[in-house]
Amino acid sequence: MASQEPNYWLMKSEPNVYGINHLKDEGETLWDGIRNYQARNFMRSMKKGDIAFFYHSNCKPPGIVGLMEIIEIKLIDPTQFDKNSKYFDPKSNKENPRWDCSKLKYIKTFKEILTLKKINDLFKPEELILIRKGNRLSIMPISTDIAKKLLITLDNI
DNA sequence: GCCAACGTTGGC
DNA sequence: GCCAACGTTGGC
Repeated sequence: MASQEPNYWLMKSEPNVYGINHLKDEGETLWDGIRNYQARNFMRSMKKGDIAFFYHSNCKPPGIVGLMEIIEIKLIDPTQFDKNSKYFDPKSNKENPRWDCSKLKYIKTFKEILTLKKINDLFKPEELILIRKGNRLSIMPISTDIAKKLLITLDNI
């Protein structure tokens, strides 16, 4: 049976909180702490083998820095039950957990960051619906066409 | 610090 | 179900 084509995702994180180098050191990580239903639902719709672009946000410069692979999905987010966590959710319960997350594996760090500025230069405004000012979703799907264009660009810098 | 573009909450 | 008020994200 032929292997299924992966879907592509963009996942944002602040590098001073959890950056590509943290993931590189750990090898894999739980993408926990997501408290937005839309973002959570995107994580639920991932499948093993999907590819995610690691985007550094809230830093200088913001942009895509690396690649990850989704290796597990629908894992219970432990931080929702941790009273010491900033992501603790008193409304969640262990019988019916509200928040789950994916497990990501490090693939690579690109030689250079593909900055938001360059991304904005590469795509037409209507293509940028997923990477644009004001879209604050930290996890977003990326169409195969845009993903391939990003990959070609990233491999040539 | 500003502010645009969202999402969430709660009164009605 | 509407919508005003409020909170958050994140680039600049």
